[in-house]
Amino acid sequence: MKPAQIQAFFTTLATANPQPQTELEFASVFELLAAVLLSAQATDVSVNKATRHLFLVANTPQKMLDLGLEGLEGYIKTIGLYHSKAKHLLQTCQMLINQHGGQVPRTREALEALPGVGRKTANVVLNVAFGEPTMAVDTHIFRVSNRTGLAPGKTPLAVEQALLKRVPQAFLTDAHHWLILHGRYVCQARTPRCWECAVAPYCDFKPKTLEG
DNA sequence: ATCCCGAGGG
DNA sequence: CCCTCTGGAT
Repeated sequence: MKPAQIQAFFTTLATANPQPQTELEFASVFELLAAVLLSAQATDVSVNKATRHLFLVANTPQKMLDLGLEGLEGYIKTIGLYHSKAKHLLQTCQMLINQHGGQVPRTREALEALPGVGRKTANVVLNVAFGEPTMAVDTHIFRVSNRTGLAPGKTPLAVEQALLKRVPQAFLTDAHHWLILHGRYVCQARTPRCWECAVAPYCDFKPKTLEG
């Protein structure tokens, strides 16, 4: 994709989704961190279903710790990878209390030092909670960025850096959601639905046949 | 069967 | 690099 086409690429995606937003439900920075940590390899719908009850009784690190491991697991059992997520979330709560005055830290370094928080989760928190111009690269964004030629890279980090370089900063936050939605519903992993893709004119990928 | 807005450990 | 963790929706 040529740099000159990037503006049109996002303008087209924006037409389909003028105001994309996180589907995760949260009422504080701590809830955001917890929700994103829990969302790995899970749908937002299933995470919301669990956190809706969980945050009612535990919306602070201390209250979360008070639940204990098995108490917390009871709330998130319906989410994938629940055991390691429960363990990591409690360890993170303990670190928030011990090292950050019970608050969610604002730096990438401190965020990534939290158990269960990797680069992707840190980027989401930095962007959504603190307004930093970061780009969280998940499986969808990695695939779409490479396939379309928007921001090619061999690793998620390389794609992240390419996106930061090529996507106008004003688009950055919404671009995250546009790329995810595009990847989930149109530019799918196995069989990209190029025949119904609105941004095909700007895309480097050309399917072998036009049959659908 | 396959996928879902990953992260940690080997 | 690879493997594992995990349940629910489709």
